[in-house]
Amino acid sequence: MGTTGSVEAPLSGEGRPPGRYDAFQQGCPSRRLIETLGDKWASLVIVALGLRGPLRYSELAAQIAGVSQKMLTQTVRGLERDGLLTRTVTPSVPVRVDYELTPLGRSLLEVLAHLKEWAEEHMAEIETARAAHDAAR
Amino acid sequence: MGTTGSVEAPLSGEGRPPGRYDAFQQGCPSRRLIETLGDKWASLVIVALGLRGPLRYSELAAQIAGVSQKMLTQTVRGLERDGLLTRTVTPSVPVRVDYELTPLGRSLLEVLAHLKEWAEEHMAEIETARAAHDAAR
DNA sequence: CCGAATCCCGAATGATACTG
DNA sequence: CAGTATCATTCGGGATTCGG
Repeated sequence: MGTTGSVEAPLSGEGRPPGRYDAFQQGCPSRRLIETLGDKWASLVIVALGLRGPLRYSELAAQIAGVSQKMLTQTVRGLERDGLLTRTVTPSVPVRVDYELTPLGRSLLEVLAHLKEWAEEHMAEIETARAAHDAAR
Repeated sequence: MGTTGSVEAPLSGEGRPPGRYDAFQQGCPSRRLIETLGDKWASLVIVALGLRGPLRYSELAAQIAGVSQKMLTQTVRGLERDGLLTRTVTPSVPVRVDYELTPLGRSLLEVLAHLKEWAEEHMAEIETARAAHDAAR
């Protein structure tokens, strides 16, 4: 997540009417969601936890092909920060850390499920379009 | 869009059962959708076109605060390639380029609408969680 | 004048090695 | 087991320039 310094300060007016969200405005929280999901891994983590229930770090890593430890940790921390999942540390002999969706996270999962549905239904069309487009050039 | 060289070749087996998409697999098309939407701007372009109908390049740019010409062009090309929108060039004196959603694009729009709804309903919770988390550390 | 391509830099990402 | 630290590399993205 591009947290570091990118403030995107709205400054000047703060004049957004409350309750009225407009993702086209830079400072808008709803654009933040887009950025969260923009994280390639975030959605996958949520879906993984949603489908298979609580998971340990290594299980999560195993589920999601191609993610590096660094990215997984980073993603998970971001999601925890946003209250989408909980991180539970059990200080046993080998430490054990479990991740689980919060109710908020589960509600987001439903939306992602729609996305997944759409994908399964339409990805073929996209592939066709892409192939056609690539062939035509 | 990390299109360039990142092949992520699945190769070996191609052994994915047809009709069965698993976004956890690297080569899976459904992960591609996530990456497409991962493009911060892609969703905004689609929503903009969905809400305000066909738009010219400059109108699009005006709608979406904070996007650079480069990113807009790049995003739009990607979406065109995926068959989500059409790009129509009218070679008038000052060139005119119109963008419009395809049926496929409009169907995706519906899914994005759910996302937007969710955002408007729950972003406040995320902000609260975030504030609490940040305060606690 | 509108839209696209180039250059360049900082940030994000990923592989590897190390620690509690 | 579950991370953290470091380094090398790629990539996003803004300013600028080109084309028509």
